[in-house]
Amino acid sequence: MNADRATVRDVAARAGVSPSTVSRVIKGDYPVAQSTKTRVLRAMRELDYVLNVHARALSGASTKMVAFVLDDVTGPSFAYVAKGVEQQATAEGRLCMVCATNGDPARELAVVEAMREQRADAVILVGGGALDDAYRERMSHFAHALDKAGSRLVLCGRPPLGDDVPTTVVEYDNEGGAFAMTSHLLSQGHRQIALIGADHPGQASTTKLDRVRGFVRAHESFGVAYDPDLIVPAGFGRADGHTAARRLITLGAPFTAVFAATDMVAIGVLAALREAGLRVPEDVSLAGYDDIPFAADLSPGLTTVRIPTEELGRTAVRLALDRRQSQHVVLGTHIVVRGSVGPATPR
Amino acid sequence: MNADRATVRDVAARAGVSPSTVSRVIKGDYPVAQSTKTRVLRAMRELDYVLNVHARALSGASTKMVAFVLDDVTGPSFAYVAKGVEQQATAEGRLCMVCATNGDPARELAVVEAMREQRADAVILVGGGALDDAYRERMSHFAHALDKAGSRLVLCGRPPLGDDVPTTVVEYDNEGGAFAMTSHLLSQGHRQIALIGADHPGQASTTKLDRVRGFVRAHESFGVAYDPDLIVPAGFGRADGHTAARRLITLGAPFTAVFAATDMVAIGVLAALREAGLRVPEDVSLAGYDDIPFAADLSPGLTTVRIPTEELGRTAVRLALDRRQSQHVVLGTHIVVRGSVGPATPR
DNA sequence: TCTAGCGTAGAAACCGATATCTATCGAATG
DNA sequence: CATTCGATAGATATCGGTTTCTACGCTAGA
Repeated sequence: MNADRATVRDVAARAGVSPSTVSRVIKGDYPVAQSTKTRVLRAMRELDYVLNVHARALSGASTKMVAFVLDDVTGPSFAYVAKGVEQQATAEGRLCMVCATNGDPARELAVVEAMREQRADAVILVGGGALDDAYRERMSHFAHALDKAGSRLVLCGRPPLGDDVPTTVVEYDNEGGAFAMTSHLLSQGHRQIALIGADHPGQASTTKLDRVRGFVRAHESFGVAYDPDLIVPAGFGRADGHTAARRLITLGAPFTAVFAATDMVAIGVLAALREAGLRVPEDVSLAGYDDIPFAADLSPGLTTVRIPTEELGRTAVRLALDRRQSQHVVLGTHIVVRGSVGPATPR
Repeated sequence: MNADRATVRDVAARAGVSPSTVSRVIKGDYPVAQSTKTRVLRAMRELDYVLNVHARALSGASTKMVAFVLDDVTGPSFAYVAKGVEQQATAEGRLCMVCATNGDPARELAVVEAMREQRADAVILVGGGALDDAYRERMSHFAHALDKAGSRLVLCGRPPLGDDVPTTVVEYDNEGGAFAMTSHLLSQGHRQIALIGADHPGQASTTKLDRVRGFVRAHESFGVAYDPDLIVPAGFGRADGHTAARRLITLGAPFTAVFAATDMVAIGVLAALREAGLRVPEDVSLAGYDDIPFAADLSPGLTTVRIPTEELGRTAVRLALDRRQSQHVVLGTHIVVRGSVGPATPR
């Protein structure tokens, strides 16, 4: 009743050769007489033979698998990183595993552990990532373990764990993008720019930190003082932006532009502004970050910072599988100007 | 230099027991003295032992893996199906593999073959799917092969292969959604409704077919004749909608409403209407299909058909892993009314 | 003619965990 | 006191390819 798939032994018997020979025909790296090869191939076809990757992996071969670990499969920009990963993995003859952690560090560690069990060729971690020491230490441990096993831990869009930790790091210039966008807003005459999506006091996220840093540096570079009250902590979702913007409006804060820390936040902000009867960009300018596909389809089109998502994913896989290359890469970001930012108008 | 991970044998040696005992401690289904268990666990920790899933799979255990095959990782609604799959797989203690086919049937077959090699517990195919006989036959073959191997082929949002083919089918009521939306438009007084995103003459897609069918049936049910020229073939992307709508406008077609076959198409149509100076919904009403997350954030909000994406994914995994349940499920769809559809106004 | 060398193929060990079959010890039962 | 049973643990075969190591037959060079 149960599954009895054909094995090399079955194929060998049918073709009248030894299992070794069948294996050699499959791999093709050893001379096999043409006539024998033909017989074996026919037997394989007739028996509908399918290789067992577990048996192969057990006898030493690579698993031809890369693992991709992210917060949330539905995150609009992560999907593009995933695409890059999948593409490059396919191009390099690898299959691709995906795990979502839902932002839970404990689950992330469990997932990485599972990937170790799977003997993945590479484990790619995307986005966020906690900053506390216990977590970093455990992650370093994994990096070393994977390295010792001939595998690789890749940090994609998150900061390095330290110089002595064997990882591959693929980042993008988060701070630079924030700097460029803030400069753009300042050059349009805005002097009261609200930044929505900074850190909450308790928890630190490097993504948020870097974006705030770029925001601050641009102000300094323009010799403009910024209002700390306009740097408001918020999550990275639509609802977060909506809530934060509404509170800002209710409080009567004096901003002429909003720099949302993500496009999703910007969408929430946009809704809040609309509800308050404020026009974009006539009354308030709005900028985002990420350049998600729909940024262009909002009205007005969202001026935002483009991050090279697909390339991030592709690079991560490429570097992980070819260790001869540099193992720390920072990809560039640039601003995309659409309609949501205009000259400052006093209110 | 090369990887030497600890094995059960190493752990056994260090704990002063036999490999069998270590294995029993790991599985926990066989009595082991508490003191022995403690020693083994300590040895495992000290050696940083990690189980080898391939060895385990080879000796008969399930691989605890489900595979998820889709067209394009970045498809806005597929991401949600993926989320459902990932969630349910995790809930059932499974890991999740993802492969993109980029709409290439040949690649899809290659991917399914790879999944057979991986001995996945279930292979879930999402979306589209060719309709020609050679393809269907090959897919049926896979279904039988997987079934014989104790695995399962799941068709998610695509039509069954036939009654004698052992598959699990999870669909949603595609035709019903199109019927409901068309009825909604008709009830708003629209009598010239353009349907953008029908089949191109050559290739048939059941998704498109069903949506057209619902469109037609609604007209019949209302006793309204439809203009075949207003049923225009198009792909399911933004650009497809944009191009098709622009051509329709240029030709001076007399529509008062557009039913876009997907929200992405609707977004493209919206852009084309804007470019032509047409207001939505004052001049032209616009409806979509899928209810992607951004549908609510367009202005006006897009009236569209909601499909239960996450549930689709969750159901697919659940049914595949528990074969006692019914193996053909059709989930419901319903329309979501926002601002993009208004009463018909003659032009 | 003898042997070295090449092309080809089989036998057997191995990868790491698990399952089955035995074996031992002590306690309980008749 | 002998026997059986339960709890525990070891030995060994096994899953399905891969990989030496060995060997055979034939041709080419000494």
